[in-house]
Amino acid sequence: MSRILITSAIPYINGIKHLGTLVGSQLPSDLYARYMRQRGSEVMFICATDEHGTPAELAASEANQPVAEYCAEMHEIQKKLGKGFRLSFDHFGRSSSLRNRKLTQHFAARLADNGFISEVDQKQLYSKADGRFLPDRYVQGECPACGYENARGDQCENCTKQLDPAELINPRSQISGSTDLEMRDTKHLFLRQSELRTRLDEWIDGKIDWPVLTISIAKKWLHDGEGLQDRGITRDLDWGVPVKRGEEDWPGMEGKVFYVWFDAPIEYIAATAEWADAHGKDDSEWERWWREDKGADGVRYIQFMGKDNVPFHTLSFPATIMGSGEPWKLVDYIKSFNFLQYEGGQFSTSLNRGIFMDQALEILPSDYWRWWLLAHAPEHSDSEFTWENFVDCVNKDLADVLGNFVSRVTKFCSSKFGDSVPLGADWSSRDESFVSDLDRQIRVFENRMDAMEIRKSAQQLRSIWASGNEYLQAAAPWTEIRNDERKAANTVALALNLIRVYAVISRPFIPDASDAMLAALKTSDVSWPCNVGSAMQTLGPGHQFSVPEVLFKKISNSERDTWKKKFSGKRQD
RNA sequence: CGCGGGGUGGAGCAGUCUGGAAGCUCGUCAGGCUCAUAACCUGAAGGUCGCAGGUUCAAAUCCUGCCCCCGCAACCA
Repeated sequence: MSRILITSAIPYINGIKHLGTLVGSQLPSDLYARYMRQRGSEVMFICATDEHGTPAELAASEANQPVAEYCAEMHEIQKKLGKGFRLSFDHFGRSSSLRNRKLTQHFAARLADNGFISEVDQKQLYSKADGRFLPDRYVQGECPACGYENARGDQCENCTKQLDPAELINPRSQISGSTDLEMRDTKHLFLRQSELRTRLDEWIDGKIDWPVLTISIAKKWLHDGEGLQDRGITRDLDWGVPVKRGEEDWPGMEGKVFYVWFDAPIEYIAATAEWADAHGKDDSEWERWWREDKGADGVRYIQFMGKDNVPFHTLSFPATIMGSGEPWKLVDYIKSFNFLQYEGGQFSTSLNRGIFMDQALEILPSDYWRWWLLAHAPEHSDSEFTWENFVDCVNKDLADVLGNFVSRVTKFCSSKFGDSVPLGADWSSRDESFVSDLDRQIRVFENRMDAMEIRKSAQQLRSIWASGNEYLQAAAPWTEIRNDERKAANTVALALNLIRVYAVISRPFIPDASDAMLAALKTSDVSWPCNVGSAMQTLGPGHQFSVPEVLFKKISNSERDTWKKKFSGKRQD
């Protein structure tokens, strides 16, 4: 049995995520995890909240909460929303966990032992009013080049010039607005990625089957300009993993924490350890997923993420693992996504533009979102959510094609033969050819799912749904029944079995509807239709069923217009 | 010359690596069916494949130049 380790990029703790975040990693990874489980693989599916960093501190202070409390609360909210979207994580961890703290400190020690950490003296702006060092982005002032008033310390948004915070005229803290700033000396640890450049380059070169998007971003960072640069992995903050060299203090680094992008990917490992802890398992249970010397050599590890995360997963995190000199599992395949646009622009957390996870679930069941988002996953370029497209697609695919098929079959059978699978004649040649065609179509579907071609998988699944309607139209049991009742009974029996097959193969996309279909058919048999011929006879004559409620209610134009207006810019709770 | 992705009937996409009759879904129009969520099935109309050159018997696909859209650009995460 194959073993698959799947991680989704971990969402930042700060606030409720929008649909773009969902479709960029959590949802497609869930699709794949569910599919692989159904196909019989042993799956470990991990996600977590990324809790450290300045934005979390600021959000907490805005909410008048201690940052730890704020994060704990937001973690529970994100966890609940994940459940709402039926994300089937084996564990949804926290980067602020003790496990991650220990592991992050361990990696830092190993990297230092192996000479991959350097200490660098820097000068950085300190805000006395805020009592903190200011990240470049949190310094505002007048651009020395164009005079723009609100240029940021890293770059002027007006003229795009790259800046050093020291260059700004009349710099002020973006946090408090205070102008009482001074340059202070501070020392930071740098991960010497440049030393690992050749190894990383060769490693990436071996990944010939990775998506263009993943490779091109990694190569750009490796080769652009001076090549891969060393990266600061510590910050002057309170909230984070304290800088330690393993268990030991790190002289000169007192009061500093590791930068979130150092500890966040390590949380993939730590969260698996958290999973073991939560289930009372010992360390070997999680190590067999991550340590090649402890059983992980047979594991295939797949990461899902948005394109903004690619550099950290193709370079920084692998550098951390390679530099440790320990046999940790490196990623085998990275599935990366472009961004989802909203009605001609970007989703915006700050402007509350677009649809957020909590709002989405308030207005429609998760399957509606899952289906549309997956069928339109931004795999090859950015894609765009529009209400027209969403409503048309969901009404057509889910309500008309799939939902209506279930409805017409169960209702017809119920009224003509009663609420159990009728005993029919033998399969006709039409039935035989339909089943063999279905077999072929399901094999195509498997190939696309195996390849993580998400849009194409959705397209193929839809086409399989449509073939059921074609079959019914051609067999026309409502006509057959007048001449040959057993022939009609056979068609109906086959169609009822087809509903079960639909429930099984559609399950990774629309788990709730799958449950509803299986419940109506009074079966819990979700075995994958490897042999379609026998799968189509699973429910034998006499097997009871019930006519289900409407599987997918159609969305009206007035609902569509209301929602479009509601989510156009200002969030209204 | 910062980097990458994209530009294919009204909308959204596949096809480009490995040149060989332009395909899918929605929408539109016509027909059929009447079991079903005014649903389903069949058929039709609609594209000089961003622009201009080049290679070739043959170019959406290969080469050169240009235009447009989007994203990224390392201390936001």
